Amino acid sequence: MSESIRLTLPDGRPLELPAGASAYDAAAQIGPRLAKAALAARVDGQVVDLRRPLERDARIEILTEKSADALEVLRHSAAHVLATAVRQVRPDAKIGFGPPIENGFYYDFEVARPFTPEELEQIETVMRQVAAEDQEFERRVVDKEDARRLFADDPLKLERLEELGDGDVITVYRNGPFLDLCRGPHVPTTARVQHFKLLNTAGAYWRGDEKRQMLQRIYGTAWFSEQDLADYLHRIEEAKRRDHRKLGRELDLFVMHPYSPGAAFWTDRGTRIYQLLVDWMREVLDQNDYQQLKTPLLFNKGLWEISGHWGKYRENMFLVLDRESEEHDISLKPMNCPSHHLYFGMRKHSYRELPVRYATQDVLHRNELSGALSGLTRVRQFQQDDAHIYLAEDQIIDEVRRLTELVDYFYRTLGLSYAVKFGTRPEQRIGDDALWDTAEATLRGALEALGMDYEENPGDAAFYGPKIDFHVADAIGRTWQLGTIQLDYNAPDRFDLNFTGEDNREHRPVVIHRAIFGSFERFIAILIEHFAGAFPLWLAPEQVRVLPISDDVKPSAAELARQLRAGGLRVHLDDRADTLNYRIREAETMKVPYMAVVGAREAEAGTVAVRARGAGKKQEVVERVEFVQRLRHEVESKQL
RNA sequence: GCUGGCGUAGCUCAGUUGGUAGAGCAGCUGAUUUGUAAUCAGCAGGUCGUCGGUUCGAGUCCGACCGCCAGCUCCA
Repeated sequence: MSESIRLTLPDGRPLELPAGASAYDAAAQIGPRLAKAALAARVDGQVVDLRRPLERDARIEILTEKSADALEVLRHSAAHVLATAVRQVRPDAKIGFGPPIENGFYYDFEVARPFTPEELEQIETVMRQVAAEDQEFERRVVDKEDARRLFADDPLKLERLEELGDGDVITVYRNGPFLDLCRGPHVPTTARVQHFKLLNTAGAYWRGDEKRQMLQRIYGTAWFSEQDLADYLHRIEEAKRRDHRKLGRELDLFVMHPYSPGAAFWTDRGTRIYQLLVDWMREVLDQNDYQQLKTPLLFNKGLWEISGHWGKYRENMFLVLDRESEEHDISLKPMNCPSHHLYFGMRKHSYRELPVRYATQDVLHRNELSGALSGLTRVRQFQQDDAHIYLAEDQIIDEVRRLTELVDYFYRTLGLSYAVKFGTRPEQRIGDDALWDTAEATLRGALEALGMDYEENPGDAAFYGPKIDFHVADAIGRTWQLGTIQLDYNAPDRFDLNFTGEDNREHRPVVIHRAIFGSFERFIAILIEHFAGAFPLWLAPEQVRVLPISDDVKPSAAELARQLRAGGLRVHLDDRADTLNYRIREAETMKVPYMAVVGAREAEAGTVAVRARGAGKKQEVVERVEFVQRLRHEVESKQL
């Protein structure tokens, strides 16, 4: 009713404008530089178009390039620019969704034939034209009838439209020739979309449903400056350089063969590293009251019926033919949980024993879809550092604290930084709300008691209980979920697990599932990428053993290796001299402790490479000291 | 599994409109003795992922299968 509205700026200052003025007017009031830099605005917490008329009193913040929200707006607008260009190159394209995503944006199209790489370049060129034309993003509110007419040729948009309720405000955005059903907001004009690049195309199911048709998705990235764009593209390159699949081969850690997709051959070097991690884990578990078990690898379907896996999950298991029943009613185990539960149930337990902790590192198999396989991060055969802890409810908080400390110990020792995520009750779950209240409060209590920073992930828990996940960041900022601590109220019921309480009655324990490395395979992959191949060179300088080799001996590489071995060192004669040289330099720049000082000059200078002459070739001789010794050293020095 | 791309020597890659396979590095042999990304010469190494088709002739074209890569779905 009033003729003017009263805005409150972020610093608390008031600003009065005539009703119907826009955030742009507000910015102009504040200063011409702000008006020029303005991209969008946040009004009472909601991000809106700069030119959107303001109708009532509100808190207002002008968003410029410096605001994180503005980047999302830019990327969403970039998606529209992309669609504008695609419509020009392929007028038959039906439009799906085009949201901003982390680091960029995409847009889905339904087209008669997929886009080719050449077309992608062409589309990018057209996008630059669209940007140069400085088309204004116009917002318009329409009713459903209008919208149906406007998108009569876009079946995907119509489908979306019909899902909107009567109360929903339907908005469309137009820039130049392109019209989209879209909630917005957008930057003022297409000219703001300057620093972008189309990256790749891929198929994507309409609405993420594999039963629906597959659309063609175009991915791109967009930034506020050419420098940001260049930095991002550089990060992608860096990731490729650190890829564990590439480094795994170069450093001779593992190889794969088409006859066993999704399973690794670990080389001698790789096996040592694998085994060192296994041994380290076993030692620490010994000190932490774990029982370390080996359990069967094959189980009759009866077990999977109890656990609930024989239903839908069966297709993910490798089934084995039983020649007597002539049925595929045996399976390679895809996880250790049920075998631990069986084992627990095979004998009686007193409350005095609790918590009972079982750890197993058996080989597991999961029949992953062929298209999902990827290096060591998604495999069909792997080992988990798996443990299950059976305890009474009042022991949970203490146990979770112990577990978090254990996870922290392992990650910290390796120099991995991590983020903690707390997954709370999902839509589909078992157990009543009271149970979940208690379970979540218990886990949260443990996190708070430890003073840990954590992020809440609503709805991310397993259906049987809340969980804490540990995400590790690699050297270029990608994060990977490795460790997990999950409360399970379901399994004890299914497996009818009991313990005898102080009252001489049977009680149901709670189970905690936990893993620290996740799978050894994936963990090693992350280590390789995190340390960018300096991985095999982690050795504390004081552990380096110096064996003087006089200059005038000039032995062949093989001979030098023989001498070093005779001197009690583990020696690896490496045939990839150039690669290793490179890695060693990198280790230096990354300030990673390195190793292998051999020869009088090296001892003096503290350099790394070992050069020997053999058969007219330079070769590197690399000493390998047991990884576990280094870990012990780390642990001991930190505990002093 | 789905969509697209890819598969040539141990590795990284060339291979023009279909005309009996090339380079660098690594390897081997010898020469060189110059200390931290590349000394010289010679040699060897490939059923061009597999199978089938078109053709006088296929690494090149077509099909099926296998595998790898990106993404989707999945990761209980």
